[in-house]
Amino acid sequence: MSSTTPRKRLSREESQAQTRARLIDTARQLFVANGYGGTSIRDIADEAGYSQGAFYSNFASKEEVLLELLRGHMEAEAAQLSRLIDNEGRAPEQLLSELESWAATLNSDADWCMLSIELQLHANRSPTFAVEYRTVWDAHRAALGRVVGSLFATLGRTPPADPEQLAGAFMALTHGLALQRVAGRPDPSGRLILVFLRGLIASADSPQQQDG
Amino acid sequence: MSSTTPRKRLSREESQAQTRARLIDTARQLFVANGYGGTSIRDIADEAGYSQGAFYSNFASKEEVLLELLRGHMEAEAAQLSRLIDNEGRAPEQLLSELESWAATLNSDADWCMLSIELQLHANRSPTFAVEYRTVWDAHRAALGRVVGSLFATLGRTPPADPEQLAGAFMALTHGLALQRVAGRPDPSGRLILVFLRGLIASADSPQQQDG
Amino acid sequence: MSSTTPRKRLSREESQAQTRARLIDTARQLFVANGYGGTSIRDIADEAGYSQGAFYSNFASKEEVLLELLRGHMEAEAAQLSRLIDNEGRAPEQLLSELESWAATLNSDADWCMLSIELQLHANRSPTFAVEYRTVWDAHRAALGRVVGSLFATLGRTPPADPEQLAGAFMALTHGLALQRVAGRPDPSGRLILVFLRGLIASADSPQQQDG
Amino acid sequence: MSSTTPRKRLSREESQAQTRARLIDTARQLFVANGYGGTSIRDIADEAGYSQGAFYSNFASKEEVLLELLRGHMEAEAAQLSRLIDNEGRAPEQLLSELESWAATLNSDADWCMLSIELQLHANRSPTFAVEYRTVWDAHRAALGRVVGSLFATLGRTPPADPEQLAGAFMALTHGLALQRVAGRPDPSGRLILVFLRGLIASADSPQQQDG
DNA sequence: TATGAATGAGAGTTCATTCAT
DNA sequence: TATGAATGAACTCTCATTCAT
Repeated sequence: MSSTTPRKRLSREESQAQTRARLIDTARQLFVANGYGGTSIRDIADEAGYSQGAFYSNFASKEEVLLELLRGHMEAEAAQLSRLIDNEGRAPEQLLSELESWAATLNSDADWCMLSIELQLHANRSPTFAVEYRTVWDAHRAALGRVVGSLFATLGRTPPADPEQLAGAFMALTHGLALQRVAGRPDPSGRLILVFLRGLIASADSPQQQDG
Repeated sequence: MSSTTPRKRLSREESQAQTRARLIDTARQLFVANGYGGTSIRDIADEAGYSQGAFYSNFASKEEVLLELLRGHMEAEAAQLSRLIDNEGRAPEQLLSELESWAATLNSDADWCMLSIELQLHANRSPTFAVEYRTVWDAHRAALGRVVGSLFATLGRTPPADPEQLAGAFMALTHGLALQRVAGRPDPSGRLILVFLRGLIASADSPQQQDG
Repeated sequence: MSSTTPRKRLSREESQAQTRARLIDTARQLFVANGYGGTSIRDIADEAGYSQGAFYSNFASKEEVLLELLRGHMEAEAAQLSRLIDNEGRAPEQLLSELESWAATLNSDADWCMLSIELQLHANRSPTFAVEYRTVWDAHRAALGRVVGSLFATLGRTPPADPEQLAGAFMALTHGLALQRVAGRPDPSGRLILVFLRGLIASADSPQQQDG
Repeated sequence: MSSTTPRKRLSREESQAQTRARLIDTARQLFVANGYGGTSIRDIADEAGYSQGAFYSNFASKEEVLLELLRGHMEAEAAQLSRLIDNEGRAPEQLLSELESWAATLNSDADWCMLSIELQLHANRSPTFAVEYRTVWDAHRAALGRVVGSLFATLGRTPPADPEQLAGAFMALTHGLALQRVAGRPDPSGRLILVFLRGLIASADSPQQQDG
């Protein structure tokens, strides 16, 4: 925690943290590639260059790595959202163009999407995991809901449904499209998400001014 | 020996078909509940009330049941679609209300959706299965794409993206929302899908009046 | 048994005999190729073009086919021997040349040899089978022993060991060489067996005349 | 904790080596008794007093134990041969008497012989195993061939066939005789092998006196 | 006689996890 | 902390055999 050993090559704590980080990262790659059920602890340890024992020195079970990944996932999505939320108060055109570039990044986030699907699937099957997962998920959905709400507010329109539900629907769309990805075929995810977003805006009532 | 029990006794073929049907149905339920990887052939056979050997008398492998389910899935969705396609030539309001009642049925299709996700995940990991799967999937997407195309044609509007891609996006949305379902919470999937559909229609160019 | 139905295509008995014969022959081929343990009843039935049930209509168990093969094996070897035994009384040179052509046929008898090895191995493991097998084997060894004995008698020499034991050794040599056969490499079995036979003759004492 | 038991306690490496050795030895016994196909990994592990997992911690597959046994077999036979080869340069009578005592040991090698037969059978059926097996076999045959060659050279005679082929024939004879062994009956293998060897020597041309 | 679906035991193998080192 | 041999349960799949048809 405290950075009091800046000179030594790798303090014990740093070395341990590195082992842990490498195991987590390897686990993420393998879960994405082969699924949670399709990845064994031996796979993770071998691929990361450690023994199985090293895994158990750092995690109590396979599910615990998944929890760790959930935390990282949460942070990554929060960071993405905070970038969008900062755009509040900008002109509508600017906000839309920011959204556009955000949607473009989704294509490169295929891994996170697949991981998110694995997390959701596992939450649907493991009650203990579900508890942790719902908390993160609900928080994330609420945050994205606020972005959606403020987008419509900026445009001076009434959202066609509860912003949180719309946020959930956009996440659903993103994950569903990630599932459809086939190596070697172009991925239209980002573009399609924007098409749907523009549709929502177009269908929203604008009390003050007609269809501007 | 004598044919004195014409109603209850099953002929060999019937009995065999029944075994097969029960195994398939049990497999579907378990794949939905526990995932493909989380379901063992023991589970399926036990739950259906047969021996493991009975499973192997009917299917060459676990993947083959999945293929059988895929066929059933395809037929069910094709039937649904053909009902929608028959509506061609109706008035736009009628078509939309038909769509509305169709979307309402999606809520009860949660199982098919989860199965579809399992199928997609497995296709992403098993090249042999992928071949069969893509064929079915592409056909289905094309059919739904034609429904989408004819909807916009009926309304006299230009779809905001390739109808097939839109069809894929709606399927993605449906699957993504199914993934979010939590037992005990209300499921807004059907309603949200219609919200998005209306949005697309609203954002579509109509030849008569140009939308600025 | 009685040939009273010479006109009909295939009487019931003939048809059954044919099924049985085909199963036996297929079993022989598969035992030779894959071993007794490596051949399943399904393999035999499938390969012969029948159902597993057909197998059990003709044989009580897998071991029973092996017994059937043992009988066929015995007959085949008895036939071979009787040809050699008929040569008794001939001139020594003629006898040796007959033996030479017999040894040459061994190369084509690789299948019988491998079957013989399978039979021996199974006899070493199944006491019930061993009983039947030893009977056949002892009879065959005794018969071949008489041929060996009469060969030395014809040559006017004393065999360097008990003729029966020599017979067993020649069978051992034949089987051991069959085991060494590798597809694609020339098989010197026949020639080597003759080399050894000539060796025995050369080393045999001839009381009357020295080494002629 | 304290090192107060210096003799009995096994270090990790020792304990691991012991496990491996016990598994190998048990496998050898069972392969000999029941054949390769007739021996399951469960059998080996149970008989050795370990779990099946322990087997897989030490060997990748059932075939790998067979390879390990092959190596042991090879070393044992190489050691035997080197003892014979050291006898080069001795007087012919001495060499023959050495051979005689060597042949006597063959009787006690019944297990190795049966194992050798299992190895050969498995090599005939498993291409991957065949590769390893042929290498060892060819080397062994070549070594024994040199012993045979030097024996004839010592005796000043021309061998009646290629020494390597004669070596192969002697191995075939040994294996074939091992196959004939029946518990409770005396085993004349060693004596018969010497009878055949003397026969070969008797039939060999000797430069001094031409053998008609 | 012949069928082949169904059985139940057992095959080889993998896995998450434990524990002495 | 990290090791990896060892465990025991579970996995997919094959087998000889039974039995209703």
